[in-house]
Amino acid sequence: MRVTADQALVKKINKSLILHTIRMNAPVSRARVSEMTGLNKATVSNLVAELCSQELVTEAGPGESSGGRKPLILHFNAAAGSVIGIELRVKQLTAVLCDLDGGVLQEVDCRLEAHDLPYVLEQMKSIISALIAQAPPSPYGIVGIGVGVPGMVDDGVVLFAPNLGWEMVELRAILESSFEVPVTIDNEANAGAQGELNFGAARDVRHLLYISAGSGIGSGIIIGGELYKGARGYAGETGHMTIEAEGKPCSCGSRGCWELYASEKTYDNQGLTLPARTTSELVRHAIQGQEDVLNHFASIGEYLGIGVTNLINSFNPELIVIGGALSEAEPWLGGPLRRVVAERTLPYHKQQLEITFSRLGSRGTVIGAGFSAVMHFLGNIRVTL
Amino acid sequence: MRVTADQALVKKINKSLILHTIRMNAPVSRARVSEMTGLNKATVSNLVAELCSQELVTEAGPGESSGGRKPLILHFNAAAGSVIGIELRVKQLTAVLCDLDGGVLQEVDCRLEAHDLPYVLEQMKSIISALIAQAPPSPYGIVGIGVGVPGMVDDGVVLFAPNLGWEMVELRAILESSFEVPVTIDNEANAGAQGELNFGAARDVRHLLYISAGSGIGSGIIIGGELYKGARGYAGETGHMTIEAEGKPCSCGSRGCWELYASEKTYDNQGLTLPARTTSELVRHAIQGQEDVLNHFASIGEYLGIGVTNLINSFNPELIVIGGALSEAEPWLGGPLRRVVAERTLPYHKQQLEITFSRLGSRGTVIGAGFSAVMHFLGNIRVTL
DNA sequence: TGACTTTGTATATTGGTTAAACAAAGTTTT
DNA sequence: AAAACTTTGTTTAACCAATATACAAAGTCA
Repeated sequence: MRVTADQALVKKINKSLILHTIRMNAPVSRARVSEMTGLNKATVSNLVAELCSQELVTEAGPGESSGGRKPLILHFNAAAGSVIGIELRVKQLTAVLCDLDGGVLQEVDCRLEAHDLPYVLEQMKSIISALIAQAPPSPYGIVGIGVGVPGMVDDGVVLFAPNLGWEMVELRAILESSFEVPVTIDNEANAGAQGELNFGAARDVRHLLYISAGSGIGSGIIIGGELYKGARGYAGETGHMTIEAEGKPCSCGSRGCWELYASEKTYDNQGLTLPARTTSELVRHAIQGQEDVLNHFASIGEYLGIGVTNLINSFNPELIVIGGALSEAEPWLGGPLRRVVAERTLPYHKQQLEITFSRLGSRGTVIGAGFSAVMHFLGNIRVTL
Repeated sequence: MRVTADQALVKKINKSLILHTIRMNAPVSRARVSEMTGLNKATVSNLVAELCSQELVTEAGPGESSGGRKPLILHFNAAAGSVIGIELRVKQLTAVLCDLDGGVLQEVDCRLEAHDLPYVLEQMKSIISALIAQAPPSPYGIVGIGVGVPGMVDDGVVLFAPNLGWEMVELRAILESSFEVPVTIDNEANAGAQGELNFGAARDVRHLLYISAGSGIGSGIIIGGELYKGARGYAGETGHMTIEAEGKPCSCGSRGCWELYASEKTYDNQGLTLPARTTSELVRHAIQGQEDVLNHFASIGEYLGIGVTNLINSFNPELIVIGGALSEAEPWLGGPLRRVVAERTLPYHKQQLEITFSRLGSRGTVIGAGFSAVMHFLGNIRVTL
């Protein structure tokens, strides 16, 4: 939304700039923050003083001199509060207790036996309560809860989550009324993208495409360093991109959807002789050199490459990160995927583009979900011209 | 880029906000601008006074009273300066002289007999000089030149334009040194998107996908009201999206590219018995009911629908505008296109999404190119939180 | 005619950044 | 070791944009 500007806004912008500069570059001195941001030394001093009294920044004594007075070292106080990050999967609920810098303090898992809302909510609430109880004492306590869900999300509402059978669930409102803490709800791929962007394979990337390949395919799109959710929160539903105009019929009503060829959905294809039906088991067989499994992974890799090429042509990202359950199979997918992308992309893309697999692995989504809550707490206001 | 904030920035932001509020809502009074923006009446008065003395805003006497003192009506002064918009096509150069509100004052065409850079530059320069000579006297004169080119552009450089045989042409630098006026270079589809966004079928849309279907297919992507160019300016090269994994080989090195099935490239397909090879001629035959032509347009429409569906799933735009030469064939493409999109998109997309054809027709790109120059002159700074 | 409304301006206040001077605490040179 | 220089961080006064408030101007309505 467009806002008017006044001195209060000026202060907000500069304070946010200083806070995030310290967060990303600690340990730093006031002088270096002044250099890096371009703000006057006096301004930095004043705002740092406020940040210190808010306990978001701490002073950690003198550092090394570089030919003059020793600098006073500043740190971002990641222990000023905690957040809870949650990933809701089809058969499992994972939750972490994190500090404000994405550091995991506690981790809890819980199997889900059903998907009806009351049951899932009960499990979520009990797992959240357990983590809250374990939170270390801190100035702000629990400052937020972030949830990643396998479905489309708009403004805190789960519009549709086919694998859970959910539709129009006001998850944010429900959890906020239970815990009286700000709650952020994100699509699972979007949360994963946030995780990799801030703590994983994609730090400081401006235009990132995170592809979550598991039971389906979803993408988290980062544009200009920020999550792009589209007009109604449906952006990134790339699994239903057609890659075969007259291909297999899909449950979505279309044909030839990408995820029919490049996700775990392929494990149920007819005519296959796979020794298992989950990625982690298949990975074990691949390690032992089972030919059927190797071939199948190669095929998935190639089809992943086709879809990835399409997305590259549309988005021209700096980096692509492959995450989700299938990222476990990187050793067998990576080669074919990169080969197909190299064969099919326009020559200009090849120069700059990098393709990596998730660095946070299965934790990317929970950490990213938690980080959404952190950013909601810290705020991040900027000026674009 | 991230910027620090001070009072000068505050003023810039608010002045820009007021200017664009007047531009988009004229005629308006100071009081209404104050209401609409949320800025204090005094602030509006001060900044409007400056805008008036800069001749960007004019006072047009009293308006109707609504029960009190008559308001003083303000207008955006579109005549404060002029811009030149240029579209470079394979066989043609089109240029317009516009006022600051996209109003076309003069229009010139010129056939291109060759594509070598010196020849094209000569034509461009002579056409620009001719329009400059015709520009009406105004406070600021010619404030910029905007060019739309059929190729990929990054930061004023034409990276690659296959249909012209251009590579790494520093077009902005060349034109700026010739005319000593700011020059903006944009991809043709991006310029078209700007045109439709500001003056055509997509006014005030936040997330727009403009699809330029002609000799190939390119897309202009508007995200959050702004052009998205990607990491290196290659975003929107959607014509090379694969829609048939093992389809026809394409000159780009890939297979099954969208534009092989849904652009004018199909006119040269083997086994076809089309009576012509250009869209405008084929449209004439379609009007007369020629079956072969009708069938072919239907096929193009269907394939357009497949690609459009893919883009919808990725971007979740509010609106899709189909432009380019093929938009002439709307009566025959529109039905099949919309049918395929309805069949293949996820049900949730259908509710909100609109698909339109270009309203500016073949002028969209020139007008959009000119408007890029206008925005460069006026500036547009905003705050995002 | 008088009360009320609406529009736009003038004035004093507030509160942020900034340049410049300064104080403090170090290193380097002589 | 003393003097000169560097670096860091704070203090001070000045500047300036938005704002609330009061006010003036110009209308409507009963």
